[in-house]
Amino acid sequence: MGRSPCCEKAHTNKGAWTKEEDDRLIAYIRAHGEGCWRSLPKAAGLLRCGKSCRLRWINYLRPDLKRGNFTDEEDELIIKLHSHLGNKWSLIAGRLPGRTDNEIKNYWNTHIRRKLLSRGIDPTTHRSVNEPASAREVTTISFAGSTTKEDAEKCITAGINLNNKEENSPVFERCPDLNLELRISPPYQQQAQEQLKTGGRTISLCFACSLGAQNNKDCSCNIEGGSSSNSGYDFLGLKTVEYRSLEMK
DNA sequence: AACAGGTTCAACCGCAGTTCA
DNA sequence: ATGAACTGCGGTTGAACCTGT
Repeated sequence: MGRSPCCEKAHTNKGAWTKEEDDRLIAYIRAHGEGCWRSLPKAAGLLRCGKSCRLRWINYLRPDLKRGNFTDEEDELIIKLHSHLGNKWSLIAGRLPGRTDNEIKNYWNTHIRRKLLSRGIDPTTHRSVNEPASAREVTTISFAGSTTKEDAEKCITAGINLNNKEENSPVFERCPDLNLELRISPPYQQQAQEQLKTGGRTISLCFACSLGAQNNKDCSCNIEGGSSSNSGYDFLGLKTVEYRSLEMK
């Protein structure tokens, strides 16, 4: 039943890696390739656990790593990606060739955080720290617990924010069939556009219509003939065409 | 030169999801 | 189907380094 035990922690080194250990690890991976981290330390003659070897290789020894300072372009890209993805460092790193999640995480905590705060921007929410509390309220529509890499990619494309996790955000609805989580907050510096103006007339939209389900049996708003066919209006800060493009799993 | 306080970043830890016997 | 091991991730730690006094 099960597998043989994990690495023998009692007989492994800890702390900073020596030049010799680095050389052994590099030589082994050059000869045999990455993978099978559990058996690697023994095979490479290292007194380290596989986890430690993997971390050392990925964060420091990989030949494709770009060492040195982050450029302004990288800074801005990280800020933009973080505003969409939150602390999904591995996803952010995936969009910055040669940078590791650990490196980006450290850089965020030491440099970018401070940079944003000096600009008067909350690094967690990416909103102005002077913004009224009401404008920072976040409503969560949660369809599933996890955020997959694919979901995150779609959200970047659609401009949807996966960040803004606030502890007391109300969970609006939960549907186990959909692996999609939307977090919706009022648009910055303007009131939520929950109303659609048609020919000088303002029409309130029901939830079904705002999700693009006009003429649906669930529609409860008073648009004659379900005429809310105007595409691209804001629904709580999201363009109709954008959230429609999200693929439901 | 010596010390204290602040900053940086490599490495560790624990958890969650996945894989496999 | 079950449960242990594996893998990858994000949060945290602490030693090394930097800066100001």
